[in-house]
Amino acid sequence: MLERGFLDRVSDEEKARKHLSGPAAAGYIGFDPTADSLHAGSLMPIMALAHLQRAGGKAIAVVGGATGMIGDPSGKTAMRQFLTAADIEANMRGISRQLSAYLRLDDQTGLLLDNAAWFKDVPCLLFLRELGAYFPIRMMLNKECFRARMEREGEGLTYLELTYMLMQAYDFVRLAEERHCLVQMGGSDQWGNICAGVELGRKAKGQTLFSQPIRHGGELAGVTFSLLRNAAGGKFGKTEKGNVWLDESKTSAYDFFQFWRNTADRDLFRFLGLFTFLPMPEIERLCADPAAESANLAKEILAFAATSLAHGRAKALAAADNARALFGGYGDGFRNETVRLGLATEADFSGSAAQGGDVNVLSAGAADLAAGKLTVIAALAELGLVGSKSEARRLIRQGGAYVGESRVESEDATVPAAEPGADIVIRAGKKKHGKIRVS
RNA sequence: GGUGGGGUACUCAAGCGGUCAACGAGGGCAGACUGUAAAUCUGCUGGCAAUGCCUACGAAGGUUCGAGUCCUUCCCCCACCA
Repeated sequence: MLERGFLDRVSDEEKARKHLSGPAAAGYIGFDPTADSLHAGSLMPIMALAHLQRAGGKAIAVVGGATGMIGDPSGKTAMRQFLTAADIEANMRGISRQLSAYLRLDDQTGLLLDNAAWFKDVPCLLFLRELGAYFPIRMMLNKECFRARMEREGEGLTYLELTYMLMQAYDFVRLAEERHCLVQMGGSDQWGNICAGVELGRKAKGQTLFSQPIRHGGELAGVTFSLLRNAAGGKFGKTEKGNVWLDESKTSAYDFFQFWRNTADRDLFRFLGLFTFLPMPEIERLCADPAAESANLAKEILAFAATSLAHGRAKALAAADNARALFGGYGDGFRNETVRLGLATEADFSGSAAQGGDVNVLSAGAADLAAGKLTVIAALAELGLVGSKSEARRLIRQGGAYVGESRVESEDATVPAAEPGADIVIRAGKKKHGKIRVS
């Protein structure tokens, strides 16, 4: 089931396979509340849980209310900034809401837990006595995640950060005992932390930790996902506008759709497997023909499916409509395919245009436009198509700004007059669009 | 606490007291070419009421006509010693 291209390393394949199949299958992934929204980079673990749940397993998402107070040093070049307890709580709310869009959190097959639940009452001394003894310093320092930090000139590592590993390791053991969850998954940067949990389980087996007997310790297995890079080798989940967030107020449904729509050919097959629930044979069929037309259709399908999951079908449809209006679509293929694949129904297409999937819109009075009061520079900036007015000037100078179909030639250009009710499309580069709605 | 080495823009990194909004590389953006793809070539890459002004080289003061560059104090990081 998880052969969709998720896997990178597995600590013990036999155990992992066993614990992830059958009716008792269960797996967990931790999410630290470092921001109030998850982003596209977190989608891989989320989808892993979602796939697990769909396959009949128990999916456990652990939000790190406790570990978030410490900060994970893995993969970081410097110590993370501290978050206040209030921030963490707010972040956890946002993250939980987003997870619930992907997972059915019914407390049976889908659980959302907070590790503060079991850490908040553990006294410091007990923590040190019971857990600390299981972690030889030499072993810890030899782990890649710490060694990298130690060896790097100008950077260090603190005692605080070392404890992060103990906490995550204990999370795993705890879940094994309480929820019979014997597999932990995570991004490849989590390998060290996950293995620490496996090792802790093995060593503590037959003992007790915080008065709880450890019985399943020897059974733990860890799985990490391959590091997702886009075909260009860059970080996944970034666009010209920055991070792609799951929160609609940070990344609109339209931008989210476009993010997926712009997937490189080389990534297409993999992304369809990772980020949609389409059956593999269908995905293979979609990607069978490398010609432009079918590749673009497949990208539309990917974008639509991914946006539906994050924001709902109505918004995804609206985003698709808007994108097709701006870029031109590819005939009925999209409609036929989505219906065929069960991503949408005929009724979805016959309904009136849904709200929420539009590009950014700025309204302007017809009289002001006629008077030449709105400069193109101001409009670009207001719409968020450029980061500053200076950037807007550069854009115009380089010939990347368009109003309607015509290139803006002068930095002093104004948005032309139009009838009330009209939409003027304004464009920065090829892909960033905004609309000015005339009132 | 002692000694030495550091803190420069998104990241890495250079920077004889003036010519430094700051070399170079990466990243990013734009243009050409294309399929809203990739590869390639070229240009741009602090802000603004823009041939000028403002803000920025860890923080605050000082020297100087002039400081990222010199001095003082402070903060932080690293290495070794204690």
